[in-house]
Amino acid sequence: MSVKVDLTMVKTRSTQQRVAILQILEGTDEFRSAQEIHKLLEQKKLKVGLATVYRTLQKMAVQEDIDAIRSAHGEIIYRKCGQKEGHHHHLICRQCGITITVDGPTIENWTEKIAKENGFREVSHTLDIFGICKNCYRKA
Amino acid sequence: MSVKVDLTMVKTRSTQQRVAILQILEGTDEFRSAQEIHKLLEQKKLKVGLATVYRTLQKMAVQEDIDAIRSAHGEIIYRKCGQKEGHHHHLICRQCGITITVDGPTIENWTEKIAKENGFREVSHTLDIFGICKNCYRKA
DNA sequence: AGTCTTACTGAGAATAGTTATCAATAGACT
DNA sequence: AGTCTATTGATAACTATTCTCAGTAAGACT
Repeated sequence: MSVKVDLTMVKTRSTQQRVAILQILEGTDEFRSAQEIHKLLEQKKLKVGLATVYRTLQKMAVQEDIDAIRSAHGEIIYRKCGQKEGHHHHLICRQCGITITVDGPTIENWTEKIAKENGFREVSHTLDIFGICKNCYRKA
Repeated sequence: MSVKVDLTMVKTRSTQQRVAILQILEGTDEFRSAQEIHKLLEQKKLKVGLATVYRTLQKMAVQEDIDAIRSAHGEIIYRKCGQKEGHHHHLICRQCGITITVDGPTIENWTEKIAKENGFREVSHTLDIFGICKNCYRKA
């Protein structure tokens, strides 16, 4: 129930594996799971250990190089966000997984305010909205 | 990657276990995981198998007796529908983990609006705010 | 109340996704 | 080139969940 966060400031080395994983992410707008990325690397004849893929993605997500969300099926899926400008959120269909990106200036302001009121600094937040999209609702 | 849904119309029996689980859910506004509910039942000296807790919650969710969402940590968490006016969020210190509960009517309305605009239904969301609390900031 | 049908239960095995371990490797700095 | 240490890979361990299957108990029907 608790979140472990490593606050140690460590230098990130640019390794072949890290570059390869980043290339995969930059080749698509879709969310990809660690397992998927591992398979895609295999197809490109690049041997990168599964654990390395997990570790690298996790680190990238912490350093905010990429977005990470939890799919309805329980996997963590990752995506390189093109639009780095402005923090944004996701509207995700529980059924088919289709994802819509939405800006949230309202939320930014609100979270900032709440945090300040409670004496918190260096604020960040995560917000995802889940629902059933039009298509899936029609099918059901 | 696909979701199996059993469409067979089966009669649901009212067992001691099912009643016990429902009571736990009715005793709170919070989302609870299967594991948590299992522990709470143990504390009440009610011996209900873990598998039964999982099965029952899953079934209740399908029959729409309760809400089910996936937490950021990967667990499926459940809540008895109806009392939406209990939903709130957490302000968490990255350093010491202290957690402050905050209401968010602003957020509720905003997420509802965004979802509707995009044709989504059965909306739920997750939001956590992270920062460094007063105490930890002073120490650093 | 007795009996029958079958949904439900519990304990543990099996599975999926992810994280931890640890010796070996390889960036990057002098 | 040599040193330091972040990173890697193979695999074990872990967590959350589902499956299996023999035994149990709702609930319907005498």
